[in-house]
Amino acid sequence: MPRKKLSPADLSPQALELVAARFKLLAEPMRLRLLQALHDGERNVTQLVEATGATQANVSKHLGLLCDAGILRRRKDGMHVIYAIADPMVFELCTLVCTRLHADLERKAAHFAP
Amino acid sequence: MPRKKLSPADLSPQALELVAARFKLLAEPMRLRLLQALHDGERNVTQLVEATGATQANVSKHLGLLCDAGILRRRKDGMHVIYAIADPMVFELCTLVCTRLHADLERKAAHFAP
DNA sequence: CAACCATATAACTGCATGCTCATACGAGCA
DNA sequence: TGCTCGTATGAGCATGCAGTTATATGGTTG
Repeated sequence: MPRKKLSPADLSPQALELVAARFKLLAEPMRLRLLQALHDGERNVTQLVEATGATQANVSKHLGLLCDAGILRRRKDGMHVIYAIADPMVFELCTLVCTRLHADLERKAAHFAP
Repeated sequence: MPRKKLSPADLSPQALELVAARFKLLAEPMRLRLLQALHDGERNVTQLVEATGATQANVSKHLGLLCDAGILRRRKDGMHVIYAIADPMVFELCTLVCTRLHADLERKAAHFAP
């Protein structure tokens, strides 16, 4: 079976839909804050509500979405539900974007201090 | 000047907004198709309209957004406006996501062929 | 100048979705 | 059994935004 490198260059429109959907999950600040709060270890819903300052309903819904996508994993512990990162790749993505944005901003800022 | 590694773990909510905005740009199939069409080299608007099958107005708007974000760069050539990738990092991001999705789907598919 | 081509823009519509409020579910405990 | 806590879920609202249509802009050619 011939196996080319998986490149964005040869993806069907349907595949692009899936990729776009993945990016869409990361395109919400509140969800990024949840991932951020889970970066150092698992947390239950109440802890995440406190960490983000959002509504419990809102947090729960976002967690559900991230879980369905396989980015988070869910575990029950007595009365609590504990969430954790299931796919650390999201941090690679964030770091890439973050680094690039930081570089861009510094370059632009340099125009004011010649 | 102390310089820690830039990690998603310590980002202000405002910084997360910027990161989310960046992801949002990539969260649209049509924009991914435009990037895909530009992967092998620069193209003018008409060519991109043909490549994507979208409306000229729609293509033009998406190109404008990607340009403002610094992902694309614009160049005038006679009557045409030629767009090109300005930040190849987008392909790194897409490849990461793409590879992961592919692996996930293959793993799930394997459940049907034990 | 007039006609035309390539691109950008403005107004509008429809749909998706984030947020909130209220409520339901389910587990532990009196 | 009844109560409380933790979590999930559904309805409704508001906003954002992709897409279309129509038009403006601007450069080229006759």
